[in-house]
Amino acid sequence: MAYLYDMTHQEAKAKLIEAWGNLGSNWGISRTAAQIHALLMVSAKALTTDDIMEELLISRGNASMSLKTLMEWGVVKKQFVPGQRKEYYTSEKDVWSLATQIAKERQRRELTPTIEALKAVQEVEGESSDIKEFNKMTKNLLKFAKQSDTVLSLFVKAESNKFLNRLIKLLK
Amino acid sequence: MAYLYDMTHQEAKAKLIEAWGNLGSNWGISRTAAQIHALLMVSAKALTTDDIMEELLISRGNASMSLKTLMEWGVVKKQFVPGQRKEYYTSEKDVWSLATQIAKERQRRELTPTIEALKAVQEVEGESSDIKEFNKMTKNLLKFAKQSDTVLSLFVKAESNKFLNRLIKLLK
DNA sequence: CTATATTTTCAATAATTATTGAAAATATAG
DNA sequence: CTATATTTTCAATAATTATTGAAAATATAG
Repeated sequence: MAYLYDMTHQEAKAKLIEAWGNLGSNWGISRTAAQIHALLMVSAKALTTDDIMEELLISRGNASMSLKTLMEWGVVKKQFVPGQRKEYYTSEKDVWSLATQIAKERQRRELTPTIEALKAVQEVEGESSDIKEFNKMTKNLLKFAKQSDTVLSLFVKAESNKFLNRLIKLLK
Repeated sequence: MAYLYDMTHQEAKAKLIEAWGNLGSNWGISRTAAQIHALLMVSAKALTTDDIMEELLISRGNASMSLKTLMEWGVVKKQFVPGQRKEYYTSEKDVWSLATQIAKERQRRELTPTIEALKAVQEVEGESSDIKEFNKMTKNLLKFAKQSDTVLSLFVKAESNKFLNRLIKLLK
């Protein structure tokens, strides 16, 4: 497995996995789950739970739970391999649908509940300066949250590449 | 302090603080810090550490540390009040500069290091299918990260309201 | 259906992160 | 400068989250 020129590949892979793990832990996904995601992204073939355990030195339970989370996020899928008893896992490889999928999940998990909460606290009765400030602020926050929601929806619906590319050119 | 009609205000405030705390804990900011931020956002006047401790029932140390974090994020500022020994704190009230500020911080903390890591692992030597897949994937990830970076920069530079409003109209 | 491989669940534990509260540091009044 | 108010730091502790590993559940071969 360890060719001479392969060392660089192994090192680069380790670095990527580390970086992705760090990013993930800033995003509410566990470090291990993010690392599994990175590993699957850069693997040409689908991997089994055992492959993952071996490469990342994690327990079976951890691998199982993390894969479950990643599948809930919609970024990892089981792949059917004929004649094989074990399950094989792969990641979405198209970076744009990956981003779309993540945006969709965040919208569902964060934006939607926040919008609901903001709606619930709109327009409190009263004349004190604190109440006026409260109403002004929650109104603006709701407006902003709704706009973000619209933008995200557009992003999720627009199919991939072309959309943001055009957008970037438009604004440069 | 507790007028009859004020109950609704207190309840609404509590709800907002709770919702913001939840949101914050999905964003790598501590629950308490996010709650302090919410409290300051909807207060007409600047508050002291003691006001905050009393309202949120937290310790002095916690209040001090959380305010420090919020100031690092650039969303809370000290306000000078003449003739007062205590420090007064306020939050940025303009929702758009708030969003801009947060975008800027996330760019600095997450996007920039990720881009650096991706650059470091580009173009590994070798012919195996795994190496080819690795190179393809990291290339696409870097491209995507750079594009995101550009978009965020534009967002941060463009001054508030007008920018996104026009954008939304443009894409609807 | 039985034997075996494989995956999932979950209580126990480890690791990490948040919080307290008091001591130390700093700032201000006089 | 001294006395006092105020803020910050930080070790100890609490709370939360991640991880393990083995038992239970499920799936497949034959």
